[in-house]
Amino acid sequence: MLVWERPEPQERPAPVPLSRERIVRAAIRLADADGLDAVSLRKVATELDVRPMRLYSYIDSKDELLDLMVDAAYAEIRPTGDTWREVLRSLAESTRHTVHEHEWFADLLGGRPQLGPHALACGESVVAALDGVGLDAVMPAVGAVNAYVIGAVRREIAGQRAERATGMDEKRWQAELGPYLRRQFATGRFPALSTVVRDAAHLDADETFRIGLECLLDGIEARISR
Amino acid sequence: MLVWERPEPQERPAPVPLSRERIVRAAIRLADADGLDAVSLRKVATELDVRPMRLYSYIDSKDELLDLMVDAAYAEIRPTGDTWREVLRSLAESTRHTVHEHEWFADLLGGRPQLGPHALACGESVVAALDGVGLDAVMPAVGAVNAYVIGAVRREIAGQRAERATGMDEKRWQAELGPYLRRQFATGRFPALSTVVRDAAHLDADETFRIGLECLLDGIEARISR
DNA sequence: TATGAGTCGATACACTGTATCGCCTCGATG
DNA sequence: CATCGAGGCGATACAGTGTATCGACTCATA
Repeated sequence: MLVWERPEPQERPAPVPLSRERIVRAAIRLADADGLDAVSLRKVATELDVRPMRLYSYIDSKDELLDLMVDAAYAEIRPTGDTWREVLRSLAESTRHTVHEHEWFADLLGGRPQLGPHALACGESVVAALDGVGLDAVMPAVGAVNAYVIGAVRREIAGQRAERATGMDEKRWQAELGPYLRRQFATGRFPALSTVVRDAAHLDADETFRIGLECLLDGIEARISR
Repeated sequence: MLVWERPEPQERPAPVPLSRERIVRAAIRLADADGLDAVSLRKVATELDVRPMRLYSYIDSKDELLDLMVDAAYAEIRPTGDTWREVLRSLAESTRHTVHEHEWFADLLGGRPQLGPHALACGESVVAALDGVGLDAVMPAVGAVNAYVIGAVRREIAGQRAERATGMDEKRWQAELGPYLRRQFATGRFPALSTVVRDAAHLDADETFRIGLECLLDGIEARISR
């Protein structure tokens, strides 16, 4: 059959150049905009103008995509400082800062072991800065700070979301959830709790985080210099 | 039409008595056995010999079911002790113990604000035991301990799962993931990290958790008695 | 007995992650 | 140069998800 009679091979969209980096960036865009639930392989593929299964040439499963996202976030964590204390504080603040820019990071933190190159590099720079500290004290110290940070930012983000869910601003939050707590407290079943909530100073998120962190660092200091 | 001619109303399965408690117990059974992913409204319904939509008379969404599960887990957390330090330590250990019995609890911890009756009761008993502590110091202290615990148990569970995933026992874990880390370290990009991992004492999970916790408690003590 | 309100849950929908497998391409071989 | 074979890409299909919708059925009332 002559060329003229043969139909053209079906017109294919020009193959979009792809890479793990492009995929991860697309996924992060989606997650930043609409939360982790908005990240589906189909949506990521659409974002890249590609068919979904194409992604499986670059990753084996969605979990691996999430791992890549997490490692990309670790690339933004840059602990600095001259003393071990400054470095650990910086690690904590920097992680928290990254979570504020990528809320989904809080959902993933601590969910799987973080062994990507950027996570390792982050650990390396922290550990390197702790070389004045006794060898056996390094991991417990770093581990404790990381644990604290993970828990603290998760709760902070959870709180933010709850506020947002009840109506976007703090006034509505107090109007929706405040009454629930007030009713609970009114039952008299939580006297100590209600006293504290009513009478204690209400710290903002920055202070709360910082106080807990400094406590932990104080404790670490005591243990190190012992 | 006479009864004899009329067909019986279609035989319905005897209506299974239902309650939030039965639903939550079924969900927890599933989650304990096969992880949080195994909890779907359909599976819970099947477990109870009920059609899925029936559950929506008792809960408004799956998230609410998860909230109920979390609160049920809080019912198992019973902090005790005579001093504020004992109580906070007990809170931490007890939470960790509950996570060991219900791994899925670690996935949920810190993900949403915990305002169920058992969570509040847990908070109440802790706060009540801290009445010797200055009013403004209570929340930061409890918050810091909670944050630490959340992060610590999440990472612990994540590690356990990674081990299990690579082949069920610690030998295989070292055979699978060890080599990856060894290769990474062999690149020379993580000198400090590799030194610590190679030469430092390897603590088990119990000790790691306890050390971080005692550090934090030491720091809190310093702050309280100041 | 006829009618209305109200509830219950089967069905349906839109979406998920990913296994499968047909097709298409391209390189090696007769 | 024709034929065959292997290999990979990605469309299709599948088994599952959470939950909105709405028809059917029940029961109290007129």
